[in-house]
Parts: sequence; C-alpha cells; structure tokens
Amino acid sequence: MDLNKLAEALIPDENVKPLEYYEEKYPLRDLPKGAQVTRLAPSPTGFMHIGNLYVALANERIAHQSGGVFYLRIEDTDEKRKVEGAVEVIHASLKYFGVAFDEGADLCGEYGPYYQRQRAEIYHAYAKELIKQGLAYPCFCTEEELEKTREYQTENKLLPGYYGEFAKCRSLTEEEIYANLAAGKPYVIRLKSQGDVEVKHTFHDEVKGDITVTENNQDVVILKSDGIPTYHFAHAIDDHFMRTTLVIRGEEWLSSLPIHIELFKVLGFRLPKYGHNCSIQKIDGETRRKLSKRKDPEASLTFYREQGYHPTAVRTYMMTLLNSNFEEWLLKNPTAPLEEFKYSIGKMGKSGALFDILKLNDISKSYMATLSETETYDFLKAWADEFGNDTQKSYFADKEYLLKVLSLCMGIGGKKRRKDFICAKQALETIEYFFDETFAPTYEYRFDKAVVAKVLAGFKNIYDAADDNSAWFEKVKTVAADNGFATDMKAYKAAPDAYPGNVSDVAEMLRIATTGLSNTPDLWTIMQIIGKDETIARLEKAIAAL
RNA sequence: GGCCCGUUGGUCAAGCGGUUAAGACACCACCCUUUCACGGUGGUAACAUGGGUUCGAGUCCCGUACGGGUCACCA
Repeated sequence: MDLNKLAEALIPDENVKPLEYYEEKYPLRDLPKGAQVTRLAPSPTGFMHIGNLYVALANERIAHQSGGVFYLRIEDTDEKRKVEGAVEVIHASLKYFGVAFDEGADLCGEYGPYYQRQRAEIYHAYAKELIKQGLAYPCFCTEEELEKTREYQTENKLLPGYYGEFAKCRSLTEEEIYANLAAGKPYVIRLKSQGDVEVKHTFHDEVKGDITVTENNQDVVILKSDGIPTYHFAHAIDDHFMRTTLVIRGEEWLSSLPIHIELFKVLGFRLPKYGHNCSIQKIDGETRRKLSKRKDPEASLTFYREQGYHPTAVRTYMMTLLNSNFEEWLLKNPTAPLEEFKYSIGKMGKSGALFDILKLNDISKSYMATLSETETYDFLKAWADEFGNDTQKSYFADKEYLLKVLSLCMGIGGKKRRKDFICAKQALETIEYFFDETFAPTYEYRFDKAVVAKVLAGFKNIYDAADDNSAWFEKVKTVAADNGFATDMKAYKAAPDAYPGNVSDVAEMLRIATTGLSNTPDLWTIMQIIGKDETIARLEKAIAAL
C-alpha cells in the first residue's frame, strides 16, 4: 500500500506545514536549570471543582518555586461539554484564590494558541506523519460494530477494545479504503499500536513513586471523525510543543498513561515527568467517594465565594491537603506568606484525602483573627455587595457603628484575639443581634421562667449605662446574690448544690435576654454599643416574652 | 469482572527494620477568667487482616478483605 498517497488523500499537504516548522516555532524554553514548566488543562465546562484548585495550586507552586512557567491550556476538544464564558470563570475563580498563570488562554504567550480547537493544523500534521509511517490508519467502523465486538469480548472474557485481531480496519485493503472514502463514509484515525499488554514496565511517578505500567495495545482513536483530536493525542502534541516538563494531574489519568507513553514514543517526543494526585473525597454515610459536582455544594469553587470564605484560608487549607509537612511549617511561620513554604511534590499524599470542613473552619477562624477590623470590614463589605441580602447590606450604612461591633467580636485590643468569624456569611449572621431589624431572638433559658423574670427585672432596675465594666459587673453580682446565686466561684465549686447557680448563670440569662444567644462577646460592651434605650427595651421585651 | 493504586486514632497525617507510634482538627477534663470567647495544661483514641523474612516489622515479601480509579469518536 502506498502510505504517502493514503496520507495525502486523508490529510492534504495544503492543510499542514512541514514538521520542522513546528519544532522551530515552538523552541525549547530558555529557562534556568531545574525550572519546571507546568500547566492546568481544564475543559471549559463552566464548572470549577475544588479539585481544580487543588491541582492548580500544586502545578503553580512547582513552576514558580523552580523559576519555571505555569500556563493555562483549554481542552475544548469535546464540543458537547463546551460552555460559553467558561474560560472567564476559570480565570476569575482561580485568581480569586490567588492562582495566576504566566501564559495561556486569554493571556499572551509564545506557545499558543492555547485552545486546542485552534491547533487542529498541528495535530493533523502529526497524524499525517504517523499515517505515512504506517503507525496510524483510518477506521470506518460504526458505533454498532464496535458495540458488537465489545459484547463478544465481554462474553468471552476477553480484554475489551479495538486491538489486534479485533482491529478490523487495520487490515483493510487499499481498494476498500478508497471505496469507503469515495462513498463518503465517516472515519476516525487510529493509532496502530505496537505494544503488548503482557509486557510490564516500572514507571516512576512523581507522586506515587514506582508503579508498574502495562504496555498499551489499544488502537486508540487519535483523530475523531470531525478531525478533532482526542485528549490523548492532543496531550502528547501540546505538552511537547508547549514544552511542558512536568504534568501533575488527577489519578483518573493513571490508567491511560500507557497510551500516552506509546504516543510520545511513536511521535518521537520526550516524555515529560508525571505526578498523579488523588482526588478529594467525602464521606457519605458509610462509604467515601469523590466530591461530587451534583451532590456536594462544597465541590464547587463558587461555594466558597458564596459563603464568604477568605481566599487565603481556602488556599491554606488546600496546602494542608497538598503537602503533609505544610501544617508544621505554618505553625512555625504563622504570618509568613504562603509562597515561602517550600512545596515538595514528593510530600503529596498517596491516598485520597477526606474533605474536612471543620478543619477549613478552624483555619479560617485563625486567619480571620489575623485581620484588622478595617480589613475585615472591607472583606465583609465586598462579600455583602455581591452576595448579601438587603438587610445585610444595610449593616454597612453606619461604618463607625459596624467597626465598633467588629472590633468587639474580633477581640481587638484584647490580649488575645477572638476567633468568632469563619466566613463572611456566618460573620454577618453572628452579628445580627446588633441590628434592630434582624434582632429576632428565640429565648432559651436553662432556668425557671420565674427565676429568669426576677433576675431580668432586678437587673433592669439597677442598670446604669454610665457604669464602667467593673461597676456593671458588681451589679450583675448584686442581682445574683439577691436571687440566691453564688457570687464567689470558689464557694460555688466547693458546694454547688447549695445554690441554684452562680454569676455565670445569671450573666447567661442577661445575655440571652439582650442578644438571644448564650454565646457572645463581652456583654457589657454589647450593652454599650447598642445603647441604653435599646438595652432597656430588650430587657423589657424579654420579660414580656416569659 | 480484568488491570492499576491505596489502607496508621472520628478526620488530616509523621514514620523509611529497633520510637513510651509525633503533630494538627474534632471531642472530653482541668486551669486562666467578672460573663462569652481566646489562651494554657492534660486526656480518650490508630498501624485492615492472615501468613512469611528477620534477633527484631507500622516499616520488607506473599495472600485475603475493604476502599478508590479505569476499561469511549469524554476529558
């Protein structure tokens, strides 16, 4: 068979350039020794998974730490999954979490285009070359035919797929091929695999260590019937010409690694290094599974923006999942920028980690406690402007008042900062009681209504907004004593049964009455902030509600 | 089902043939404290399982179980 003629019939020369052209156009990058070129290559589905951030962060760290390049390539070879505006979503959401690309889609760069659909010519040039070499061929099999052989294979417990004797179109005669073409039959281009599944090699994965990989024997499709490459083929071509040195990607790719190895080999390209990371999982009843786009809101990056998690907190949490020695570093360098941490690919977990929102919350709280009240104000305001409801937005009308509230809740000026805020949404919800329009208490006391009534009334009668903190507390004690509650904690602990309760319990009643909550910052300051009239009004309201 | 990967407290995890098996989150107790927090101290709690190899195994080997991934003209 005249392979040159076949290649020309399938992919005419006028549509492609000579191979040398591409090698010259995309030269080896001039980078310092040891610099890594990494990438993120998502499909433009418009949905950004937390796993995208995870793997993006890993790639970004490696590239920038080594003085290399981190770029964005859009894998838009699947028409069905494409969504308008998806690339903006990718940029916007990753940028929000502090991940920036050096080059790539919608940015400048010498190795583009960075959209795979725009690179058709390169794929065609190399597909043509493989055809010429007899390493690829057209396949006219229909979906039904493929389905039938698959059924036969499963029935007979054979390895399913298009390979060896099942690769019917491998042995098409020249006449048959041209007849099919003349008849206008749709076809794909398949790799003529040279591999043998019985042959195993050990392969060094940057994350998993030494693993065994079997040779590929599948005649995988490299060009679909619409002339668009499959992921596998595009991956080999793109990562070669974009001069990627290290591919960190999800472990779902591990099983197609043999295909990629063969593809790089037949194309004459040098294989990049690979690291396959595990996916983030979630416990669902008894079983753990991947965080699911459909079932788990926290799988989506937009979730964290909507909840108002600080991007740095999310990034910090991702780092703890990404590198096992990160937390230790963070403990020693609590205020250092995350970039100073020496990220190491070898320290990535080998097994899938469970997503732990409690841990995220803890990290968030600690991070929020490092902000000043004005930084917090700005952060909360930005969130409220975008996601808050109207009442939450109204909190920002009186900046001075809000700042006082924030400074109290954050423990500004105290010896140690409070850690009341997790995310913007939760923060605005916890300060609701400072605002009349959102003060909607459900009073839940741990004491008899009669006792509570006496305590509240007693306090109301002697309350004076002019009292300082200690004078104020003396009055709390007075009310406590009047109702038989212990005012001396030591005495109380020595004989707890001798009293109905202690000052702490009295303070709790007052706290619930004025805020609706049993857990708030310093009560005296709260009363100062909401003011005398409001304090009295709330006490009266609470008494009336009993 | 075949192939590949994995399995240390509830969770994230150190560990690289000899350790009282770190640390963090969560939980509990106590301390500090004029109330709520913060903080401090301490505590409960783990090497999936059965066989080897070895003077000695969480660490090496084999089997079993369980979990994950994958078997497309999707990425």
